[in-house]
Amino acid sequence: MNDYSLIIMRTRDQAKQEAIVQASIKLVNELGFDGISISKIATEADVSPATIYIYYKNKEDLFTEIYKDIRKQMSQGTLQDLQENMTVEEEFKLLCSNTFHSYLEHPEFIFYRERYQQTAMFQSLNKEQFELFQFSTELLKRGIKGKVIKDLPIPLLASFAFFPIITLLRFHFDGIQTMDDHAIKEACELAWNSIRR
Amino acid sequence: MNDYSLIIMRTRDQAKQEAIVQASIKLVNELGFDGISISKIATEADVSPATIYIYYKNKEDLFTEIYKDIRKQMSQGTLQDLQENMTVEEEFKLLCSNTFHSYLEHPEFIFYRERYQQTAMFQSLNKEQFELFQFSTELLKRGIKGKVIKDLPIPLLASFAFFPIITLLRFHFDGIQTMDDHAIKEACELAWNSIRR
Amino acid sequence: MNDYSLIIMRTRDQAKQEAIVQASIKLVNELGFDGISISKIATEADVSPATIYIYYKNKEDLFTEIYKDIRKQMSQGTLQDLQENMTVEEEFKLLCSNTFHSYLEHPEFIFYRERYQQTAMFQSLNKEQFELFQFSTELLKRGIKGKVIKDLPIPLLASFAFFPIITLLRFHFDGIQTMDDHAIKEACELAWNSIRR
Amino acid sequence: MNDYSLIIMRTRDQAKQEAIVQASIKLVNELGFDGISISKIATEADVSPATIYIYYKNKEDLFTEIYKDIRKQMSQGTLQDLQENMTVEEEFKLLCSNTFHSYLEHPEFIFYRERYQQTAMFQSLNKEQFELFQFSTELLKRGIKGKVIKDLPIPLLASFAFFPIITLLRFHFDGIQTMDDHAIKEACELAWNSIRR
DNA sequence: CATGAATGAGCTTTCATTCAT
DNA sequence: CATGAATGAAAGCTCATTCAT
Repeated sequence: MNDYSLIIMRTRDQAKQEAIVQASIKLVNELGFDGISISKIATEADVSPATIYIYYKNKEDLFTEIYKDIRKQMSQGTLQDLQENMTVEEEFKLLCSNTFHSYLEHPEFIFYRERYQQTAMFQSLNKEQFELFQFSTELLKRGIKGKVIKDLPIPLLASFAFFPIITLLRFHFDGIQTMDDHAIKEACELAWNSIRR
Repeated sequence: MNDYSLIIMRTRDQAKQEAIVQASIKLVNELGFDGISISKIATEADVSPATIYIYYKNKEDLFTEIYKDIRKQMSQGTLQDLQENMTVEEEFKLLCSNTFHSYLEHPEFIFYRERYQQTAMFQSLNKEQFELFQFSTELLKRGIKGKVIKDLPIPLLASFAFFPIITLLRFHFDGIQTMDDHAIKEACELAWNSIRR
Repeated sequence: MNDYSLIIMRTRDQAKQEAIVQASIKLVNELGFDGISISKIATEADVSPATIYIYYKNKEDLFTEIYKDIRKQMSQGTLQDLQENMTVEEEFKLLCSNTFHSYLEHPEFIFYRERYQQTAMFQSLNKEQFELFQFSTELLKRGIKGKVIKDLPIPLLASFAFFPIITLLRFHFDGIQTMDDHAIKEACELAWNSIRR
Repeated sequence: MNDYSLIIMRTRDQAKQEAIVQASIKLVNELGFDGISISKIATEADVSPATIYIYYKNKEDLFTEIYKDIRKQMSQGTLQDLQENMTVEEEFKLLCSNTFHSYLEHPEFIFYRERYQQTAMFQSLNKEQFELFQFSTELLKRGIKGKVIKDLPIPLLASFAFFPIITLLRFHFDGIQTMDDHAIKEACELAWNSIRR
C-alpha cells in the first residue's frame, strides 16, 4: 500500500460516510424517526447495512452524531460576520437574520433537528451547552446590564427573542408565510421590540 | 344496533379504552413515537394487543385519534371564561394565561402534541383548521382593524404572540424556568408587548 | 312462547345459517381456503362470528358440512331422470349430461368442491362412499358384464369416463371452452367412446 | 455485482435455499396451503424465518416460484426422448407415458401443483403458456390435420387425452389403482382411443 | 338464539445487528 | 474497508374461539 492508494481510499470513505449522512437526513425528513430503519438508509445511500456500522456504533450513535453535526454547522452559520464594535441591538439583529439565512439554505437541517429533539435519544443526550446557546445567553445578559433589554429571566426573553424564528421557518417551508428579506427584517424588528426596554 | 341489542349485548368497556389512551400517552412521553409499540401499550394498559384493534383501526388511527382528542380538550380549556365585552388586549391576555394553565395541568398533553407533530402521521393528517386556531386568527385581525395590534401578516404575529408559550412550558417541565403565576403574568405581558402597536 | 314465535324463530335461524353457507362458498371461491377466515365470513353473512359457532362446532366442521352438502346436492342432480328400462349406454350418457347441467347451474359448487379436496381437512375426512360414486361404479360393472364396456379396472375407466367432465367445466368457467348443448353432446359421446368396447 | 465482490463476499448458500424449497413442498403436501406458515417452513428447513425473505420477496413469491419451477421440471421430464421421425400416435403415447413416469418419480410435485392451482395466488398468476402446453396443443392440431385425431375443439380433446393421467396418478398415490407399467400402457391406449379417429 | 367484546396464540414481515469472506 | 448473508427478536396485525349479557 502506497500513499496514492491511501488517498484514494480516504476519499472513498468520506464519500460513503457522506452518503450515509445525506440518506439519513433525507429519510428522517420524509418518514420521521419512526418509520426509518438502517436498511432503508443503506438502500438510499447505496451501501450495505454492515457498512454503516463501520462508521457508527449503532443506530442511536448515527442519529446523534448527525444531530450534533447539524447543530455545530448551524452555530457556525449563525455566528458569522459578528464584529467587535457592534451594539447589543446590532449584534442581536445580525444573529436573528443569520439564523434565518442559515436555515433557509438548509431546510432539511431544521426538520431533522426538531424531530431529533422529540426523541428518547435526545432526552438521554448529555446536553453540554453548545457554543450558540452560550453566546446568545451572554448577549442577553449584556443587554440587561446595559439597560437596553428588559430585566427578566433569560429563558423568558429567549422564548420571545429566538424561538419564534424556528416557528417562522416552519411556516416558510410549509408555505404559510414566505420569509423573504422584507419579512425577515420585520421579524428581526419584532423580536428586538419584544425584549428591548 | 337497536335498544334491545344494546341491553343484552356485552357493551364496550369505556374503562378499557381509557386505559389504552392513558398508556399510549404515558409511553409516548417516556419513549417517543420511535420506541413505542402496540404490545408495549397493551402491557401498560393491561389488555391484549388484539383488544386495541377493537377500538382503533390500526396504530396510526390510535395515535391520531388521541392527538385530535388532546387538541380538542386543549382548545376548550384555552377558550374558557371569554366574555362578550372584553377588549382585544384583555381577550389576548386571558387566552395566553388560559393556555399556560391548561397545559400546566396536563404536562403529558404538551409533549404528546409536540411529538405527534414531528411524525409522518401528522404530515398526512387532514389539517382542517380547528377551533382555537380560528379564534386566535380572528382575534389578531380584530386587533389590527382596531389599530391596537401591529399591521403585519398573521403568521408573523402569531409566532411571537402564541408560540413562545409552548417554548416556556417546555422550559417549565424541563426545570429550566418555573412558570408560576408571576412568571405567567410577565410572559403574557411580553407577548402582548411584542405585537401591540 | 307460543307457536307463532316458534315459527318466526325457526325461519330466522334457517335464513341465518343459509347466509353463513352462502357467504362461505362465495369467499372460498374468491379467496380460496387460504385467505378465508371466520370473521370475513361473519362480515359477509352479516352475522356475528359467535353466531357461526351456534351452527357449527368449529371452522373445519363448517367447511366440511358444506362440502358434504354440496356433494349430496350434486349427487341428486346427477342421478335424476334415470329410469328402469334404459340401456347402459343410455344411462351413462344421461349421467354425463346431468353432471354437466347440474354444475353449470352451480359454478360456485364445483370450485368449492375442488378446493376443499386439496385441503388437509379432506385428507382426514372419513370418505365413506357416497351415493353417486356407488352408482357410477355399478353402472361400469354392469357394462363390463354386459360386454358393452371394456374389461379394465374401474378406476381406469372412471378417469376417462367421468373426470374429464370436471376438467371441461373448469374450462367452461375459465372461458376456455364454452360448454353449450352441442359441446356437451360431443363430450358425452367422447366419454362413451373412450370406454365402450 | 462484479467478480471481485463475488469472491470476497459471503455467497448465498444454495443448500439453504434448497432446504427451504424442500420444506415448503413437504409441508404443502402434509398440511395444504391452508395450515402452512412461514415459521413452520423455517423450522422444517432449519433456518430463521427471516432467512426465507432473503431468497423470496414474500410468502406468495416463495410458493409461486416453487410452482413455476415444478412446472418447468415436469415439462422437461415429459418432453424427453421425443424424436424427429415419430408418428402422431407414437409421439402422443410417449408423451402420456413420460407424464406418468415423471410424476411417479416425484409424487410431491403432483400434489403441490394441484394444490397451488386451487389457490388465489394461481388466479392472479400471469399464465403465460408454458412449453408443455404449447407442445401438446400443436401435437393435437397436427393429428387433426393428418386426419388421425377427431376434428373437435382442442380443449375437448385435451380433457380426455391428458387430464385423466393426473386423475390416475392421484388414484395411484391414494392406493386406489396401482399404476405399474402394464396399467400405464393400458391408460395410454385408452387415452389414444378416446381421441383418435 | 344471538351478540359484540375480548383474548392468547399465531401470523407475515422487518428490525438492528453480527458474521464470514 | 466493505460486503451480502444470516438471524433472534420484535414489529403490527389477524386469527379461531370463548365469554358475558
